[in-house]
Amino acid sequence: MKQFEPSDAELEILQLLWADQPASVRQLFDQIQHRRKVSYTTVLTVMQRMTDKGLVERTKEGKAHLYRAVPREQEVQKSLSQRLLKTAYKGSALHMALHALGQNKVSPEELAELQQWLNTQTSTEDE
Amino acid sequence: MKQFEPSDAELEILQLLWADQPASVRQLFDQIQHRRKVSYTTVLTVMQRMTDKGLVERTKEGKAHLYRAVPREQEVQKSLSQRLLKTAYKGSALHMALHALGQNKVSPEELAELQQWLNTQTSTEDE
DNA sequence: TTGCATCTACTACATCTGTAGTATATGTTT
DNA sequence: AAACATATACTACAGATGTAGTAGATGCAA
Repeated sequence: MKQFEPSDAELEILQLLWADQPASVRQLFDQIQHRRKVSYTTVLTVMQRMTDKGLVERTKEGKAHLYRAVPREQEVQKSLSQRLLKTAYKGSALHMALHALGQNKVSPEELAELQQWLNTQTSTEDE
Repeated sequence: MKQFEPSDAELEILQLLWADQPASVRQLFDQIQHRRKVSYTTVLTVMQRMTDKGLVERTKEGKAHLYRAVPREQEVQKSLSQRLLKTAYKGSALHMALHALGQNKVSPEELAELQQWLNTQTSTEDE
């Protein structure tokens, strides 16, 4: 299975696309500009590189291009977390999970979800 | 709090140091060489850069240097997981935790630990 | 003490990444 | 159609990273 490991700038773009696809460079630029100072052509360059890498696809719409993310959000999350799991946690999923959970307040709803997951696991283990 | 975000090669070194400190470049090189083809001076260069960055400290022992990791393993793990949490998971600790747990078999002991953690969380929430 | 083994320092270089400028193409407006 | 706004393509460059070679320092062995 292909691994998608975008850089920071690329991941930022992908996040925007996952939220609202397709999008032009102009639209992406407008959103990013609200957060930090950046040039239009910087965003454009990133998009062009992402196209080359197969991270996004584009179609011509009039004068401009419209871009779509190629990988799904979960795919990228999995690639990146798997990488971290192996390189930083030596494969210890539990430690990584506890670190993730430990650094953010986790809502009761989320705790419930986690409990549910745990239940499915333990019941499977029992049989 | 200082953030430690070592590169891949640097993290590999840190892992070795955390397992067995202090260590000379030679010792580190020997271990790495078993895994992949690499030159002694490559490892040396990485160590020198890590020293400049403050990722390791060294003392002269005879002709060579002995290195020690500066950050503790958990510090680095936290820095890296926090980064991933923010950039890839938009802060959703639960999703990240589930991905970590989902891609490895988690032992019953680990599940129990997780259950324990959950219990502490839910009991705190209740009060 | 002289040479050998080996360690470090320094330099180099390709690739990736973030950044942005310049030139050119293209659609739109008058 | 000419001018204008704007989009893309191409180029450039600095810093980080992974990689490794060369030269010189150093400790030890004969």
